[in-house]
Amino acid sequence: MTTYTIGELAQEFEVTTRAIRFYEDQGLLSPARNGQARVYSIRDRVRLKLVLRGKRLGFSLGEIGGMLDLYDADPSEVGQLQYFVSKLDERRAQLNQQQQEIQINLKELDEIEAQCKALLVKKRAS
Amino acid sequence: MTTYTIGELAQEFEVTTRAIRFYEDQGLLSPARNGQARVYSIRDRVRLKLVLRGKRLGFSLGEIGGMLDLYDADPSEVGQLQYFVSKLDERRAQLNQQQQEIQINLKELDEIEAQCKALLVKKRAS
DNA sequence: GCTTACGTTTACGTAAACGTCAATACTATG
DNA sequence: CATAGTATTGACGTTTACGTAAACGTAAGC
Repeated sequence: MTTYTIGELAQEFEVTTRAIRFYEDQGLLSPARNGQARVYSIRDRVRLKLVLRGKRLGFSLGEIGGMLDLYDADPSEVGQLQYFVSKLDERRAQLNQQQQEIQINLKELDEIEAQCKALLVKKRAS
Repeated sequence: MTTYTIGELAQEFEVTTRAIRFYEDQGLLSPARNGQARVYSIRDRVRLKLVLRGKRLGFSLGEIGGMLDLYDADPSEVGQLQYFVSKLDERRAQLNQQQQEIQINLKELDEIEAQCKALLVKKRAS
């Protein structure tokens, strides 16, 4: 049975051991123990991978926890999948929203910059 | 001479008085006093406006402070304007960067959603 | 048996931008 | 004069995701 130490996982996924322990504190992982040392199974590794993917996608650790819990309760069942897809859609909506805000910001930046440049031209003329 | 109370400015710009005092703590504002009450001049109002605009554009209070300081030292001078434009360009680069990251996230979302939906189809078939 | 590497727990620190009291003061008004 | 409304300072609380330090345990290698 393949297992991993905390250091191995930290290296592989390029996170600190502190972070991994923190995820455990937050209930996202629950590795076995050998004495007091943590022993991670393949399943734990998958969970960590999912946690990190969720983070990349911009979900909070709380949201990720919720998704993992459902995944446990209802592994690859239809209800779970549908819920999951709805979460993805939510996130997509957020991202689209952010895109728009950024567009607006860029426009305002352009306007201000234009004003500045106009002033600069005036200065040079005077 | 027109002046404003903290409450008036708070209402006008839809921020809390706490926020305005916080900006003062951070050295972005320095209203006069009538006894212990703050008295804001037109110039203070302009500065507050600039602070809020800077925030909308995504600058930190620290950055905003720096820009205001330069503006004071060198009001509407060429050097100041050029520096300002360079700041705007920096910010524009940041925003473009964010756009790209969001695009990448959206793509990954699409892929995962496609996988989920494929699974759902399979489930329905079985 | 000592060093080195890796692991453990506990707990406080960090950044940003305020929110939320608490206790107090000043001003206007009925 | 009592009350209401607005203001003040000071200080601790909030959120998120860890960083950092202290003090100690454990196992391998020489």
